[in-house]
Amino acid sequence: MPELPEVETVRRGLSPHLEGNRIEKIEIRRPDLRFPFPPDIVGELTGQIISEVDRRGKYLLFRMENNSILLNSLGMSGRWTLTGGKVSFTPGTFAHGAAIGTGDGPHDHLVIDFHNGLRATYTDARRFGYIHLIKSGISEDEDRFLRVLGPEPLEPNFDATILAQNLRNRNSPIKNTLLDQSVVVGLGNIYVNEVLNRSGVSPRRISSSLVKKNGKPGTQLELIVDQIREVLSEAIDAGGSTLQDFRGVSGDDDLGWFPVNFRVYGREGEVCLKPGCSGVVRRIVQSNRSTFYCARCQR
DNA sequence: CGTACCCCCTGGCTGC
DNA sequence: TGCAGCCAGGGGGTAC
Repeated sequence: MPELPEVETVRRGLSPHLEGNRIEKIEIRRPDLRFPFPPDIVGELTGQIISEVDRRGKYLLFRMENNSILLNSLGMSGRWTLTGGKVSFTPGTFAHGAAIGTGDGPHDHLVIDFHNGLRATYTDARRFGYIHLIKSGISEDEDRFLRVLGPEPLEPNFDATILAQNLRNRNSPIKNTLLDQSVVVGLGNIYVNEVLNRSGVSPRRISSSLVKKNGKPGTQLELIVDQIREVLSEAIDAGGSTLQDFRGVSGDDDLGWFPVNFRVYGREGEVCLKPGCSGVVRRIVQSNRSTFYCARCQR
């Protein structure tokens, strides 16, 4: 579920509480999520101090002082809850949230207890998420999950030229290609719809048609790059403010689902909210996933 | 290499 | 109220 802004919001919520904190105990409540838990995770991480809570694309990276990394994909329904000490909250909780994870719920699969009494619980009803361990001494470039990722859209090294390179030989619709994390990381099924609407580009457009014959980005591709940055940044800002409101509160499942005003997503049959447009939002299916767009202003 | 499909799993909502 | 059917924010694996 979570796309880049949601994962970033979770990261920001966890980081001040976990960084510098020592892991006293790790408990695994079932053998697997999407994949089996790494067999040596308990031995490898017990006693370690978390030096940084980082993010790459939609992955959370818990960097340890011994340079090993706990990688976590939230899948569709994964979330973290902090309890104990002075805090009790779930950063970036999602709309379909079940009970807050205290470590005893039916979907509380991983529980980490820290030196200072804090407990971090990973909850994931659908179990599409997973936990992966990058051992100390293994380079991130060699890791099977990290090495295939495309550029970070909010970093300076992402621009229309890079994207054009990644799209020039792509023969599938732009909506599908932008969801491919090897092309650019972070976009999911909500924000990709919003980006294309704001850019005025049809989700059905063949990706390579947005690249000029000389390999340079066309005007519409430049717009897409601008809108990727803008949509993701706005959503992060919205998530940040929501998180502040959520701090210290518990049990409200509606908070944390960011108050972004979607112009097309989930709005089939309603009027397109692009300023000046009076089109109607359509829903189509691409690669078995819903696409929302306005055929009037997206070409 | 690129692309198309299938699948993993639970829960919420809608309509009968 | 029960239940079937459909839908959901991701993405790995495999076959072509």
